[in-house]
Amino acid sequence: MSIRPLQEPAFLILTSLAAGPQHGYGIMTDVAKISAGRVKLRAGTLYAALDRLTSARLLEVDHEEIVDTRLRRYYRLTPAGRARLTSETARLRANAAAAARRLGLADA
Amino acid sequence: MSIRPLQEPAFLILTSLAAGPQHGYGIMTDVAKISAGRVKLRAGTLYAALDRLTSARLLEVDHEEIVDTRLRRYYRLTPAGRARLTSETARLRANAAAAARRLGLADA
DNA sequence: TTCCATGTGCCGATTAACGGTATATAACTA
DNA sequence: TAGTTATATACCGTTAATCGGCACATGGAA
Repeated sequence: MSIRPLQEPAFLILTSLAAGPQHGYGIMTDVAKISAGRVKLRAGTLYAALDRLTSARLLEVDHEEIVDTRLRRYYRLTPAGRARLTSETARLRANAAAAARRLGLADA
Repeated sequence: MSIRPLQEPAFLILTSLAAGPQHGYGIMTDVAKISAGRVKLRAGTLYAALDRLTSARLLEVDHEEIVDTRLRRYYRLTPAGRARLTSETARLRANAAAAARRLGLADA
């Protein structure tokens, strides 16, 4: 359980859940929306990431419901997950600012 | 040659080279500095990444020199490398902004 | 004299995402 | 009616990239 930087899919999953509990498929569509269609999570990526993030105590199962015989498992951020997303956001900002400065981009 | 998102080490290597040509060890110390000591590149990570980024035409060898019998191989960003760093920076900013908005952080 | 800085390079292990497939039902479309 | 899309979770083999350590070599500092 090292404190490695989150990859983009995991980061966006946490970001999606920062707005409130959501189930797997809902996260999938939400991530596509908040990334303007750039990131489309594959089923393998999504559910594997949910398992890993849950093991790491960044997420936990909120509740489960059955809609039309189909299971919906809702996840929510734990306090640690929220803290982690906050620090990861700071990391992205710092890296983007460092690159912007050296590239001579606006608001470096 | 997919267009996957850059990992943090690769991103910071390009960032380091955005300031001008630099050799491996110089990049290593530079990255530690611009990340405020948070990222310390291992030799394995650094030279493997330089090889990959060179194969991907994001970097190229600027020149080589011998200092005290010791080789220094300088790399520089290609135009494609600079373009890539620019788009990666935009990606980081967009992701950070999306998370900041949902976390209720300042300047979301 | 031993450690640290400088410098490049190789290699096995680990991790996480990719990409596809499986399973199932309902709704929409050609 | 047949095929595709949307909803929903799960498994699995492959690939990519970093981690972590070791090797080799020199020069200077503690």
